[in-house]
Amino acid sequence: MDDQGPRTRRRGAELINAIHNAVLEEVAEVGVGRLTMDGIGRRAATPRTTLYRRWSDPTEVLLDALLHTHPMEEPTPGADDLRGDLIRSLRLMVEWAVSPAGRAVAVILTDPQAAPQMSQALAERVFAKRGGTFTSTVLRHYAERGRFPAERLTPVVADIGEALVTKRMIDTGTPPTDAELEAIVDQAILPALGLGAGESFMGG
Amino acid sequence: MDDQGPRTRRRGAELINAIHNAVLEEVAEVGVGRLTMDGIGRRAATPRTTLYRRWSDPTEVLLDALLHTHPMEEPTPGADDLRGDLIRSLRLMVEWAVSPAGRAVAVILTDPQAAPQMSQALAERVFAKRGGTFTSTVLRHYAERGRFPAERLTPVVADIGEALVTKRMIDTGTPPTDAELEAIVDQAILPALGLGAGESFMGG
DNA sequence: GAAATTAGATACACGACTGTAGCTTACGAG
DNA sequence: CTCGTAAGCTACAGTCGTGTATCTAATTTC
Repeated sequence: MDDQGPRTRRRGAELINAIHNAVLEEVAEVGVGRLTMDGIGRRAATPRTTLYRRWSDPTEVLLDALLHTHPMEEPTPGADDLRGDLIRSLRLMVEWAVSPAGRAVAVILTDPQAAPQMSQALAERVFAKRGGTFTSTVLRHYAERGRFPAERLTPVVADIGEALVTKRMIDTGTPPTDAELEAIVDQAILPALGLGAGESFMGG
Repeated sequence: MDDQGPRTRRRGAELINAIHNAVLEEVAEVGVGRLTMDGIGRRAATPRTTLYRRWSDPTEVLLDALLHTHPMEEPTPGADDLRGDLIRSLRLMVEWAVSPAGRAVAVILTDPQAAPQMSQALAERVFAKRGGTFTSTVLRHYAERGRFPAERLTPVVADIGEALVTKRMIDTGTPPTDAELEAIVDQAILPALGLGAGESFMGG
């Protein structure tokens, strides 16, 4: 009831971090459309004037926050386990998607106004600028080792996992469970690679 | 400079249609967050007072517009042509998605604030309330006729087409071409059904 | 410790959107 | 033709966000 004694005045990095967190939370909650300096300032408990000293408008703050976000972790294919690595890479995607940065990016990518400037800035840094990031890292790895026909790894196939995870999150509002991720891998990705399709299906 | 002669005063259905069109355009352009009575009124060329006589806030107008939208066309499986019917059903989805109503729905479904009340209203009418709507109608049809093992038609598999189309639209901002739809069917959906996977692949 | 920074607290005029109220006038019904 | 309904037109006070301008006081730097 009294952390008003150690009332310290935040400066530099500490303050900026607080602001970055505030924008990400704010945009995930109210959307890009309702993002305001006022709202950010309130959430970060700092006056608007402090914001204007550094940024000229809310989207600048948002962009800056995203640029200072840790880039997403990359899946690192390990043992000779395509199925396991695919599931892990999707789990990585889900974890990122539910993080503040992930939720912010989702909101931005689907905002009809924000698209132009932002998407580009996002692509450059938040997503490592290589091709797809989650399953395709894994898929390329195993394609190179001949675990499935390389010509199967088309752009469409590389998107299947992410597309299904995304759709499920839009539909239900919650991230897929591990069981659902397994279903995606077993029922959609692996068959598209020509693997595990006909035979070992769910033991049914 | 003189279509001010036939200045007619719109009434009833004509006026309401104009307003419905206006909301849909407006929301697709500015997003749910920036939807205002003022903006709707401006676009429909009617004073705000007229809007307030019928609706209490912008989202009410939007909901009403969506309820008066024609429900999406249903794919009707025709000849014995699974592949062709799948492609047609996805084309139907794309057509709907680029329509004013489709664009509005997309914006609403991905808006962090609109989700609760709206999604439900949407599900009830805009989407025919049966399960999936586009590919799954087709898939059920052919599953019942034994064209592929019925147990393959899992929720995940029923979502593959729509998920990939959605992802492509988010990524590129434009709807997929027919060639891309074919690729989705050939490389993702059919293999997941256990069809056309190993053999007839792209003639490669 | 003194000086330079810079966060924090006002305050303000401006603009946009909100609801509401009131009038005027086109339109449709009888 | 007359009358009732409802569209179209202001106008207005209230709220919220915007930028900017001061002023203060806490922290860092030397």
